[in-house]
Amino acid sequence: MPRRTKLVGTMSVRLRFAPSPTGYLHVGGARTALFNWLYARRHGGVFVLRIEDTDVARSSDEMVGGILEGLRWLGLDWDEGPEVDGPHGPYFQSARLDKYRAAAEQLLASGQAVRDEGAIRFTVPEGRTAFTDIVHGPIAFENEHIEPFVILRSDGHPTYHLSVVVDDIDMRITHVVRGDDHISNTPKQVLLYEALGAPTPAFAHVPLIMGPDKKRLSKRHGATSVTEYAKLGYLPDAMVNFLALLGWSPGKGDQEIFSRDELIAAFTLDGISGGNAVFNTEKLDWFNHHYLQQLTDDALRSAIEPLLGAGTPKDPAWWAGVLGLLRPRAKRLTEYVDQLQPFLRGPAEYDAAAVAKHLSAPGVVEHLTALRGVYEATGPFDEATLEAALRALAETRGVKAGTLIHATRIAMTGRMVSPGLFEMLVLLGRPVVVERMDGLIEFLGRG
RNA sequence: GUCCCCGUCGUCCAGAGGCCCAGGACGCGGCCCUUUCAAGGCUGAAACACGGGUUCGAAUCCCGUCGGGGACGCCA
Repeated sequence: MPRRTKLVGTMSVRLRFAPSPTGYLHVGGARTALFNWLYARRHGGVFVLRIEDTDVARSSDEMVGGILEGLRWLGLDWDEGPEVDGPHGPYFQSARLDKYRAAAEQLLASGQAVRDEGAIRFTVPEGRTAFTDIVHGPIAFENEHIEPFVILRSDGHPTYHLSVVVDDIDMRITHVVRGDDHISNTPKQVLLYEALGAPTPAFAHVPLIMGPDKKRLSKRHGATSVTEYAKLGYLPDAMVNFLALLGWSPGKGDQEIFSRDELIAAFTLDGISGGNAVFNTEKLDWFNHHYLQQLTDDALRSAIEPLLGAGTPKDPAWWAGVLGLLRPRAKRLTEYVDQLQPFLRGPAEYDAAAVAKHLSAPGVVEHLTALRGVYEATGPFDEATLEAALRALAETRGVKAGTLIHATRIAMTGRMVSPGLFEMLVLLGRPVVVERMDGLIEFLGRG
């Protein structure tokens, strides 16, 4: 990915996405990462990726890999972090333990923390703690509601509050953009910044993503990780566009489709809305359909081919024809795989409902046999000729054209639905069409 | 239980006192196209949670109620 040029005259902002590798990259995390990334790119700043793996028992290298994979799939590149490193590393908290211990010792020495059964606990001062949230406005907590909290566990590992603050200070983070669920953690952290003598960053707490039942999005709602969406046949551009508009709006205009560059140009933190947002798969599908349409034949083909399995090498003209028919019909990459089947091989079986509905009338076999003859002999083998011939045959045999059309569709695909029949016949070619007519006639004869 | 956040069509958003008998998108209904399914075109239904204020005037400001969500760990 090309590096973007820094905006001249813009104060350098530094943002970070700091996932805990205790799970896959879920869509909520993905959106948080996206907002951080967009803001950093918008202002020519730096996007840091930091892995919060201080909970050794629950963290794993595998999960780290999954998170990086998810971010890469979305196209969210980080300027500092795992694999690229940077001037404020290391970027794994497990490799920064000495920094947290030093900070804890400092607070102990200054009387702002006390030992408690081997752990170190922060002493919450009296008063109230307030901060201004870019999304929510002024927020204040009475300190009496904040319990003295552990900052360093008895095993020497820091707790979340200490490690984030120490790292955000050390990494010069200017804007903390994270989930809403951290609002009530924020006063603790503000207190820590003050105790450590560091300025607080700007905070922007983005509302959570909910399932259709308004409950926090979880496994039982279906796919929740970006990797799963990749497998389901969604395009990264569609996911990015969808996620960007889930809880954020440019405020002006009716535009829904945004390229990455347009998102970067339009993104603002105060455009984030304050309420939770329901993850609406149907809208995601709509975006996906749109971006699928934008793909060139080549791009679409190389996205589909890996899903098709072993060798189906066909020439570009064949792909162009097939994709042309399938494009308006597919919302996900995976749907192409299914809808492509009739173009790759004859029907393995005939859908029972289709047979019952369209092939049960008396005389079908005779009609089909006559039609087979038409397909074999009529030339040239193009849409207009074939359609005219079929309609003429229907006329002479006293049946509706639809009867012959439906029957042919079943012969070609085994199914009740398909792309336009005559376009499909031309792509299949005369020999295949005749062969599949024979197949159905034989099947009906047996039945 | 305590504290915090939020409350506009089913869903996502627009709306920062008069431009709003509330606008866009997804979804849904109808019509057109049509050989099926889509796509596409046209069109329709659909919301300011409730109650008090403030104001000449409130979806927009204030208070309360109700509702939803989140946090209260030696998890992050």
